[in-house]
Amino acid sequence: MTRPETDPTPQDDAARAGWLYYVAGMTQDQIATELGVSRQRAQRLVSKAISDGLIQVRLNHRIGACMDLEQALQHRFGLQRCRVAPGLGAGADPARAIAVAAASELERYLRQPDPLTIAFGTGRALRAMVEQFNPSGPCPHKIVSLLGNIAPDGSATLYDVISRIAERLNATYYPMPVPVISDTAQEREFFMHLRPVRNVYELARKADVTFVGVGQMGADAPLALDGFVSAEVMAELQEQGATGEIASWVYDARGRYIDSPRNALVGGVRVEPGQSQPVFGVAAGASKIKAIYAAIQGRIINCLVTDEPTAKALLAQD
Amino acid sequence: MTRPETDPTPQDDAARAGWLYYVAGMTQDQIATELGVSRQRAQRLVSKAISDGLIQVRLNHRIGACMDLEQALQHRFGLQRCRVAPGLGAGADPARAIAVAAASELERYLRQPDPLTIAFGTGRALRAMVEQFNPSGPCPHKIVSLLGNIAPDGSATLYDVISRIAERLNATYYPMPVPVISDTAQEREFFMHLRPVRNVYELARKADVTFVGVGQMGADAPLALDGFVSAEVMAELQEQGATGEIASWVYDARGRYIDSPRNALVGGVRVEPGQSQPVFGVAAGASKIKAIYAAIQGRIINCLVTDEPTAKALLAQD
DNA sequence: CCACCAAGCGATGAAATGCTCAATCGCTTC
DNA sequence: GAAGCGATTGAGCATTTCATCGCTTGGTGG
Repeated sequence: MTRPETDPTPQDDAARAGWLYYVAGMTQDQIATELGVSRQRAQRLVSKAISDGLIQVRLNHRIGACMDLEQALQHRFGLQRCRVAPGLGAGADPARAIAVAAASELERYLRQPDPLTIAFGTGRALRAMVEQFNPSGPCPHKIVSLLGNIAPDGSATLYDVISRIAERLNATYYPMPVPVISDTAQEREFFMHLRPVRNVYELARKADVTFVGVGQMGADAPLALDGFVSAEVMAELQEQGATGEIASWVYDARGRYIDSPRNALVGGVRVEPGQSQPVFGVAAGASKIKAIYAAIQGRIINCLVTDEPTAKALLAQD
Repeated sequence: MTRPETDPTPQDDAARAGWLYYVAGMTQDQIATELGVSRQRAQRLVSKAISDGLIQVRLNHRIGACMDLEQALQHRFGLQRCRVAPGLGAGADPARAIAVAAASELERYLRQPDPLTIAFGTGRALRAMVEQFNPSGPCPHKIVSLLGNIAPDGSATLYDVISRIAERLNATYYPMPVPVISDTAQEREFFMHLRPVRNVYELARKADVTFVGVGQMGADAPLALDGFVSAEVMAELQEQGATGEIASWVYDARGRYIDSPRNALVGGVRVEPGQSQPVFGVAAGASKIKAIYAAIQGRIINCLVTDEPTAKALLAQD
């Protein structure tokens, strides 16, 4: 044999210490004894092994991939928070997938002892969220709606979220008794000047935390499906660059609200870009990718709950 | 266990906690706050993540001493490949130590784009290996078992490796539906002449790469522990010079398969000596030294994954 | 040859972790 | 409906780990 032993090498010790610590599960002074060094030195070796990247930890679970995506999204887009739920596979409703994750985000705020104002938009995703969340304990918070609850035909709008939440929480809640979209500017003005409306409006505008769905444009747009926008107006909006919609306010591919007579008729609060309070976008699905991307770019939302395929697609946007 | 329903999260929480702890480097009460649970619960989740094997640790550094041993073993015994993992210290299961190294060898082949046939034996070491490997990307390979999967009591054998691998890879796999050891030569003949069995047999025999464990003889022999061989037969075999066993085929101290009625009843493929395709022996531990040494001498295996103490002991054999 | 500087070392105290135990909760059974 | 049983929980405590500090050592330049 050439050499009976290679020198007690520099970084080898660190690797060995890290191995004994993480794989063998030894305690640091066991390692110290094993290697014949002091405890402190063993501790330094272990920490060196980590900082030098000698030790790689991975999570052998689907959730692991999701959490990697969360970190990537947070970092890439500067989001305050991000949750990625495992995908349900093709064919399933993506809203189901993200409902639980969204609910747990909501619960984080509901658990707070100090009274908060929590504002909600509407939509399938939020509706799925409220089906999933579990009220626990008393609720000192105010539940506020971001948008009107009067549909064009006078019915309560589909996917009304807020009353469901408030009902299950037993909390005071503030719906917004205005048309989702008024017929005329005068009508909108009239409603928006009513004192109770102004009150709710102010509450919602200053909410401590906001949850919204994200709507895409096109024939399958929620706005179109629910009859708020005719096919002609939709086409017109898209010509103007409309890419998505949050609380019925339409924005372009860079997340800037577009300057359209249509937007001027929307009742309720427009979520302003660049807020410091958390604004959660709760949305997933292939058709929504561009709309979500734009909303993030424009800083309309600063927190995101989505599913795995959507997260991957967002990261793949250039 | 596949879970089509993602709604309630049983072990997902453990995964999440483990990720936050090991990957994000959070402290346990930060995790507790994050997940909205008590500090103790967070600690329990993290420890569950470890005990469930959700956390995978890899050493990204070849320790010099181990590399020296690898080279020495390769040179001395003319091995195609050799990997030596650092020892875990006395008392620990050596299979754990070599699992990661073995997994990374396996992954080298799985990454190959062209379809390969990969054959597997059974045993604790291989089982530990499959727990550690990480499937990545699609798998065009064929996963074949070297030996039968029918135990004497009719149950699926302990330490079944192949189904686990295939399950995680989503690859087509070929178990061998014959008894590990038949009661009579006639029974063996019957099984081995079945067409599907012949098919699997031929696949395994010509595998592009093979992974096997190495069993020792004696009271602590895997064959004895799993009830394939009674104490009397074991004693008899040892009198005939039996030193080790690969895929249930028993060989002597020089690695030559012994000519025993017992060997004639083994179902499945006998790994032939002197193959040009790689045959990996994955084994470590003081009790296995002679068996490994013999298998190498007889050229039954031509690649080795073992741990440091075992490697040293092998080199110390005369 | 000495003074100085940098790097590494061990020690101490504070924080974090993991373990045990008693109490509770939920479920089954009588 | 009550009692029993097992699993789960939270609290306290012992252990382990981590960060900061002053000291020693070894090397360098004057």
